[in-house]
Amino acid sequence: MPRDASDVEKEELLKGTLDMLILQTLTLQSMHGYAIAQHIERLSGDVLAVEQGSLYPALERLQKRGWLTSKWGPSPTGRRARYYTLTPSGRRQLGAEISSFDRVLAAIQRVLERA
Amino acid sequence: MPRDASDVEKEELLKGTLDMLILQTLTLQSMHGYAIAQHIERLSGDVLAVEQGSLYPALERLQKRGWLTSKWGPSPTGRRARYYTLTPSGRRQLGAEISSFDRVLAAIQRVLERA
DNA sequence: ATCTATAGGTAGACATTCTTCATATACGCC
DNA sequence: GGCGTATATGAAGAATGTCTACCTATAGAT
Repeated sequence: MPRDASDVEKEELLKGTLDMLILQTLTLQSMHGYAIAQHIERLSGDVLAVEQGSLYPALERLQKRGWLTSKWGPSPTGRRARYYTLTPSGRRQLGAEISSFDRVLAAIQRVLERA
Repeated sequence: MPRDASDVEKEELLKGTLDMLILQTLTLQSMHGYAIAQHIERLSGDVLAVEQGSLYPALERLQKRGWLTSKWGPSPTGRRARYYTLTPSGRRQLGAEISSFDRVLAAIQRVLERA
């Protein structure tokens, strides 16, 4: 397995944020899993690595909770791929996750600044 | 178990941030576990809840990694309590955790803004 | 024609970090 | 003496990750 420069410094995900990042990505358009991962990695400036072993279980649980639907379709390269689509309930969930995240983040920063 | 107003809206910790918060708290002074938890909760504006079941295991692993030392001493209320002290290596670790946290955070925010 | 890289997905063992619940003990106050 | 608060321990279980490995399909290079 070749290990190129872009591999070197990826950080681990902050646990609990992957679902939010996936939901957010899907506000843009329906996408298949692989594309979601690439999108997140690219937008993050290649800081975040979305492992397949994290991605696909996450996609499953998001579906199980009714926040995504999925169906098979052809990918741009001709292969079949499972396309995920945000549901209205998923969109509400994203809003909830973002505000909770912001709240927690502000709290953490207060501790870091004032401790 | 009475459930007063300050109970109501505490958020869960962002997994992985507790160690950082503990280390940061101990830059202030040596403290016992219970006081560390209170300090974090208070500084966070009562947004974060530090459960005992998270706190004490965290303190143990921080010691095991050499970032804290501890010894028994009397608490202000007269009871005995275990006082934790940051080691130099713990202070370096804190720096590393903060910069990693900042990096990941910036990455997440790029995804949230630009997706 | 085969090789190899890339795209895309599935599966499972394992690690880490939390939450929840239960238990224990010491002190201070009524 | 009983109650509330302070302080600590431990174990069960969930959630979320990582790592490793495997599988299939297509495209492009040799």
